Amino acid sequence: MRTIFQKDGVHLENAEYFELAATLDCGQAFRWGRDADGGWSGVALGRRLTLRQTENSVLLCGVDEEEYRAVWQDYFDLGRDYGAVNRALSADPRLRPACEYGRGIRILRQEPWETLCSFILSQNNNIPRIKGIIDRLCRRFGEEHDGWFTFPDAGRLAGCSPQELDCLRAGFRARYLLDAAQKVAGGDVPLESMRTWSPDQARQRLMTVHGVGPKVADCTMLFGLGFIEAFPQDVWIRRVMARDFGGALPESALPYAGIAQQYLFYYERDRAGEART
DNA sequence: CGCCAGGCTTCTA
DNA sequence: TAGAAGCATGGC
Repeated sequence: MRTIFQKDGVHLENAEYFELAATLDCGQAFRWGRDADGGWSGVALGRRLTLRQTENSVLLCGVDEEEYRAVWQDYFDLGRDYGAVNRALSADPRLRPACEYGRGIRILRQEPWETLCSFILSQNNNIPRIKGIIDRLCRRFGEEHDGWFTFPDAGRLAGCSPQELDCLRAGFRARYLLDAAQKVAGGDVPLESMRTWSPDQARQRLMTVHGVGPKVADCTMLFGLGFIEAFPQDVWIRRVMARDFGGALPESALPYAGIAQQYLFYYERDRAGEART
C-alpha cells in the first residue's frame, strides 16, 4: 500500500486490504455511517473524519501528514500487514471462505472507554439500536464541535444519576454504564495502563464492572486495548465454532484470533442476512 | 401480539 | 456449578 499526501487529503493506494464498507460496517464500531454521496463519515478520537473509497484506494479527506501520522495511521491499524495475516489464516481451509469474504476488514484501534461503553450497550441488543443509544449519549453528554459531538469521557458520566440517563433509552444497561464510568473515572479500571497488562489480568479487571462478562471484556480488549489475540465469542461465533471447528480455532490462528473472529463474524452474519431475503 | 437482538446477573435445583 | 429466567427497548 502506497501513502500519498496531497492537498485534498491522504491517499492510500493499492489498498487491497482496506475496504471501508467491510471495516466500518462489520459491527466493531458504531459511529460511522455512509453519506448520501457514497463516502463514509464518523467521529473517533475526538475528531470528525470523512473517507472515500475508489476501486483500489482510500482517501482520508482533508487530512494532512501530521494528523495522519499522529492519529489515523494507528486508528486504522495501518502498520499491520493484513495481507500476511490473511494468508496465514487462509492456510486452514475452514477459514479460507471467511478470509476471502472479509479481506478488506481492518481491526480499528478505538478508544478503550468508548469501546467498553459500546459493547456494554451491545448486550442483548441489535446494531441499529446500539448506534441510536450511542448517538443520544454523545448528543446529550458529549462536547459539541460544529454540529457533531465527541464521546463523553468517563468522568462526565460518573457524576450522573440513573435518572439522567433515562433519555438514552438504554434500558437495563444504563446502570452498567454508570458502574463502568465510576470504576474507570475512579481508577479501579485504569484502561490506558491495561494495554500493557497480560490478557488474563486485563480481562479479569474488565469483568469487575457490573454488566461486563467474557464477551464484552474480549471486545473491549480487541477493539479498544489492542489485544489482537482476543477472541470475543458471541452467538454467531459460538455457532460457527461448534459447527465447523470442533469448538476451537486451530493453533496457527491463535496469534491473530481477533482478526479471524471478525472475518468469521462478518461472513456468517452477511450469509444469514442474504439467506433471509 | 410474540419473537428476537455482538449477554449478563440472578435465581434455582 | 450448570441451566434457565428475567431484563428495557424497539423493529418486525
